[in-house]
Order: sequence, then C-alpha cells, then structure tokens
Amino acid sequence: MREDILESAARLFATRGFRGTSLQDIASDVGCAKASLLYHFRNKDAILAELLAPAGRELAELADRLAPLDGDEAARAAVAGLVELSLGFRRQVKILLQDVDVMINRPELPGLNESIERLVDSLAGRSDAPEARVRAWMALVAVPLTTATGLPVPDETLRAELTRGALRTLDRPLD
Amino acid sequence: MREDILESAARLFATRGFRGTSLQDIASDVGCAKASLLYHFRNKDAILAELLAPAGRELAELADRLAPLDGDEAARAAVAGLVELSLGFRRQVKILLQDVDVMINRPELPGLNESIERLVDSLAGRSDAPEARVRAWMALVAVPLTTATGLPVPDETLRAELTRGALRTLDRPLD
DNA sequence: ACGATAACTGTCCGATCGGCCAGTTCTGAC
DNA sequence: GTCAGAACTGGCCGATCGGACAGTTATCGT
Repeated sequence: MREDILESAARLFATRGFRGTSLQDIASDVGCAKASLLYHFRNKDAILAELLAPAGRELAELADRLAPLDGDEAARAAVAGLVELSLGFRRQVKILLQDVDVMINRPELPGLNESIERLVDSLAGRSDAPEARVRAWMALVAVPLTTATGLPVPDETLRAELTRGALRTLDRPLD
Repeated sequence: MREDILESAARLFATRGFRGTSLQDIASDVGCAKASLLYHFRNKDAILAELLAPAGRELAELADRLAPLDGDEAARAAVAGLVELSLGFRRQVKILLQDVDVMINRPELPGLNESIERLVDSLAGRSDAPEARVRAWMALVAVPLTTATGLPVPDETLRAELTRGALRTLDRPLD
C-alpha cells in the first residue's frame, strides 16, 4: 500500500506538479481513501520527501566519488554519474525541478545544496574563472533538465531519444 | 494599476510558481483588493497569459527569421536570438517553464509548439539524425533553463554571471 | 454643478485544500 | 475463539482557493 501511494504520487507529481496534485487526486489514483495516505505518511510533504530522498543520497554519493578526481577525469565521471542519476531517478528529478522550492533545505534532504556545489567544483576543475563554473553548471543541469522539463518536445520519438542522445552528446570532454 | 498587477504577478509567479501564488498574494503585493485584479483581468489565467504573450510572439518571430538560414549560420543566429530572448523575457520564461502545463495550447499563445519545433529544425540543420535534433533541443533549452530554473545556484556571483557566461559558452558552432 | 463612465472594493459564494480523529475492519499470534 | 494491534476509512474541521456581484468612489467632459 505504501508502495502504491508512492508510485501514484510520483506519477501525478511528475505530470501535474506537487502543488497541482491534491491528496484526493493521489487517493483516487491509488483507489483508497484520502485519510489512508495520512496514515502511512505524516503529511503531504512527507510523501514528496520520501520520493526525493534516494535521489538526494545518490547525489551526495556522486559528489563524494568525484571529490578526489581532477580535470577531465572528474568531468567524464561526473557526466556518466549524472546521466545514471537522471535515468534512475527521472521520476524524482522531475519532481525536484518543478517544486524544488518546496523541498529544498528540508531536513530529509541534508546537504543538497552542498552536493550540487561540490559537483560544480569537480566539473569546473581547479579553475577559478567564473566562466568555467558557469559552463560546469550548465553541463550539470542540462541532462536532468532536458529529461525533466515539462516543455513540449516537438515529437514523441525525439522525447524517447532524449536521454540516450544526451548521454552521447555529453560523453566527451566538457571543453 | 494594470501594470502594477503585472509586475507583482510576474515576480510572485517567478518565485512561487503560478499554482503557488494566489490572487490574494498578488493583491497584497500590489496593495489593493483581490477583487481589483478581477476587474482588470477576466481571471487568474488571463494575468499569466498576458505576461507570456510577448515572449510567445518573439519566439515565433525568431523562428521566422531563422527559417531561411542554414547550418552554422542558423545555429549562431539561433543562439544569439535565444540569449536575447532569455535576457529580455527572463521573467516570462521563468513562468513559462514552471507552469508550462497550465499555459501551453492556450489561445493567447498560438503556435507556441510550432515555434519551438521550427527552432529545433533550424538548429539541427538539414540533418535527419535524431541525435542532431536532440543536441539542438538541448542547446535550445539550456539558456532559458539555466537562467530560469529554480534550482539553487551555488553562489550569488555565479547566478549573476550565468546569462553572460551562457552566451559566451554557446557562442560557437554547435557541433 | 452634474451626470456618465471608469476604477475600485467589501462581501459573499461554492469548491477544494491539507489535516484530524473516532471508529471500523482486517490479520495473525496464541 | 479471542484479542491486540495494525490497517484503513467516513466524516468533519478551519482555512483558503478562484470568482461573482452589488455598491462605492474617483475622474472627467460638458
């Protein structure tokens, strides 16, 4: 049941956004009473937090793995890791992007900001030039954003190819 | 007054999202009664639509300008045009991205999907390879997405540099 | 000064929101 | 069979949502 709720919530959050999805919407999708959701979860936020938690953990782990690397090595590893992340957690990433303001700095996701900053540092290498960090930031967000954005993708085959294409496109030195 | 409403709505939509902003929020920010908003605008959607309208028009015009171009020429012009767009309409683009599902296919924004598709075609050149279109799509969304996303930017100077950095980064052949 | 029109607001409405709680049903150990 | 505890639900709550409308105030041509 818990798993059913998470599954429905993930799908609905991804298509309508967190604020655009009511508890009743989720309950109807699951096929249970609204009150049942609040038996399994303290409140609505807790549902989203549990969906995002693994993504937050993996992001932190990725930052850990990249910390000791340098330059191109870090860049390639970062890209590979990010693609893996956006594939494995496409659901959660989509939620994260749409309603990031709801979830950021929540106790369930400790150090999310720090993880992102460390990833930017790894991607940018040891360069202090703001331009390098900008470029790193763009590369960092490109994959999840393109897979997660609600913007209409011109055609369906393009949408299907998007993640694989992004992988191939990014699988090269960043500069 | 109309202009005050649009100004407040743009700021609030951009920070809290369309669904996360109530009419009362806007009215409080403007310093007037909620009912006043509905005197100047038919409903809440109409406020957002009016904010997005110019961006939609300029997007269509950009697609027009790029249609006759080819290859690298189109790519460079597209990038320049998109940067200009995301600079001039950062407010609206941000709204567009967050709540695109609310606004897409609205009569106030005719041909938005078509404009985007035509821009992808221009960027991809005459290549039929799906990978080329994927790459074009990514370049297309990278600028507005990086400037518009609600994701936390590691530090403030980085946020300030973002658009200019994106311009420099993208100011080169796409492939 | 006056009437017309525009600008604005107080107040109410039905709907829906997230959340709470008493009470019912299900399940498994004994 | 019994019963304790987990699982679940119907019904309710106050708050807030977008919106409607009658009525008030400001503006301005004459």
